[in-house]
Amino acid sequence: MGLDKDLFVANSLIHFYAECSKVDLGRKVFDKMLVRNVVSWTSLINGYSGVDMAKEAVSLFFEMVEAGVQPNPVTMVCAISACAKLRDLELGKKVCAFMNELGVKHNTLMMNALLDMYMKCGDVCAAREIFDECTDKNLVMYNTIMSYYVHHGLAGEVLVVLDEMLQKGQRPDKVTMLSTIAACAQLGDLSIGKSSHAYVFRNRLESWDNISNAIIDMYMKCGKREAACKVFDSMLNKTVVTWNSLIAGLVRDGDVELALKIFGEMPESNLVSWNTMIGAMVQESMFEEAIDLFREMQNQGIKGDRVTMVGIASACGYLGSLDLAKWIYTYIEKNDIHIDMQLGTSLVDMFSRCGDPRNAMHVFGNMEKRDASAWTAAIRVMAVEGNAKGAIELFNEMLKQEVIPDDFVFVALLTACSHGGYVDQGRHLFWSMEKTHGVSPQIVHYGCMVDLLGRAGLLEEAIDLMKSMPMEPNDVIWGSFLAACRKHKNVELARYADEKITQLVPERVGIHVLVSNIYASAGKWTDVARVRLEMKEKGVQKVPGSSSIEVHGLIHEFTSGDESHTENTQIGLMLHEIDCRLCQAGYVPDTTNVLLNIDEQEKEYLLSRHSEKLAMAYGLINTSKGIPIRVVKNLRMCSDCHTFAKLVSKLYSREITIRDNNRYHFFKEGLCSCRDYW
DNA sequence: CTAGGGTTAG
Repeated sequence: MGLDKDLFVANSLIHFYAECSKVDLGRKVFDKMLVRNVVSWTSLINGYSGVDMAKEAVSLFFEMVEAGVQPNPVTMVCAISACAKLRDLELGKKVCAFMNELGVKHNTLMMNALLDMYMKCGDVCAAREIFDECTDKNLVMYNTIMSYYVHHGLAGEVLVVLDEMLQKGQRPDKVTMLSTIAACAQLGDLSIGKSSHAYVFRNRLESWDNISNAIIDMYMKCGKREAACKVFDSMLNKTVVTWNSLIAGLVRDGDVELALKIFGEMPESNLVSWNTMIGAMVQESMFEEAIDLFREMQNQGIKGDRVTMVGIASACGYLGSLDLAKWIYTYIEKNDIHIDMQLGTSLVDMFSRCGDPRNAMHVFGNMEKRDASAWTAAIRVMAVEGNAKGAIELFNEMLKQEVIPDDFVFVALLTACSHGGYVDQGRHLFWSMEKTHGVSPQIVHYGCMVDLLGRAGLLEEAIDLMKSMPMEPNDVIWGSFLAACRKHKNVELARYADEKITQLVPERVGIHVLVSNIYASAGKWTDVARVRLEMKEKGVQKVPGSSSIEVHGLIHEFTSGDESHTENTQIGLMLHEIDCRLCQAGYVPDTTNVLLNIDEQEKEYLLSRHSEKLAMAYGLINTSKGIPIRVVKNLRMCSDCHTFAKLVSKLYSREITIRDNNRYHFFKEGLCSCRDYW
């Protein structure tokens, strides 16, 4: 009798300490006990689980089973939820096996815990099995599975479950509705979204802020801005989430200007608000502005998280600034920001776009898990340097690791083959896409193939492919076909393409410039004049070539023929000096790259003022020997600048990297990494 | 427990 009383007191103490998160004190009591029962063990397991010591909780459970104590349903719930916290599926299955072996009686709470564990550990199938086998489902169980379906992006399943529960006569509560509305947002299902809104209204559930926030989000994602604003205006307790839902919706809508205005006037903002705006800037190609926002965050003492860094890394990649890229990477390490799959992928791309394949592959090598997107990023690292062999090796490695390739992977692969001149392998991959991997080629893949064939000079084969495509070739495809005509100086096919394009997309800028370039390099000045006149009539403006170089942390930007730089005179002198030394080495400017009908001398002058040359000259002046020169250009580099860069790298003993709009060139000792195939 | 995240041809 006395012992029973002592046991009861001790168990109560352990339970009490667990409630107060003082599990250590509970442990002391537990250790001193002479006699323990299942409640003693369970209370302590619960205590550990409650203070995020899930590992200890689970090992205590095993210890208990070892000691021959029969667990009860409460013990099971504690142990299973500890496994859920650890996201450890194997452990969860082990606990489950013990449960079945020991014949613990199933109850609803336990089934809920199991369901929760399987979903948190990512085993949706096992979770579904539990769910289907359970005969007396309660509301919590329905809500649990629905909320996890939402979390895993399986919105369709949410509505299936909703149907089932309505048929069984279960009344949805606010948690049910929250998941339902979120599912409608994911699916863009306005009709169920609207009736959910009505249900919420009838049952007075909208007083719960979360519900109204979800409704705003839903309407925004369904493209119903007005309906969203109506709910927004009617809300009495607007929270940060409410405001964030609104600005995120506006950003998705493309109204970044309004989003920015509201962001500035919001009564309260948090990290999510900043991340939303940074993402908006990236979406609108306002990369400097994205970085500026991040700087502003720093000034206000707000630290970035994973999501911030994804946006910033992406902006940095587009800017091509390696110094910034390195700084970002250091920032992530210093602030202990965990590099998950998405951030990892972003960083791989950032380094690759900044012309640093070594760091890109370093990040890739350190990634904990790699999905198809991650592998694609790595393959793109190979693609931008024209390393087709490396790309194919990575692809094979990826298949070996049983990652299923998607359409993106093939774009990267075919691009790599194209830039590396791997025609046969490219063709083979293209045909194997559907046959071996079940990925049907889309217009982008045909685009890659036209580019691959065109670059290799197989213009007829490219035309044949374009004719046999299941869809109409678009402006981009015609554009790469034209680029191929230019490279291989085929005016006849260019003229044919010109006619087609004029019917197809009269307003595309780059293409018309290309057309006019081809005529110009072949000396067909009447045609040049015609195209240029057409461009002028349609109000088409040529995008000016622009190159930037980073010196001592500052980005200097030059446009073609730019004379506005403060060191313009020195740059001119430098270019003159380079020209002299190059001439001595036998360099002859390739004036076919100039598209105006002017005399040769003027052409030479214009050519010598291409933006990448200005940037290179500036780099030579302002950095010391041994420091590599890194230039980022917005358009494709011309062949003359390519020759120029090769010679400069030799005569000035400088490593030069030029990243143009789709790949980079690494010049060293008179040679280029592309081996002149590009 | 509602808001924010990676990659498509030239």
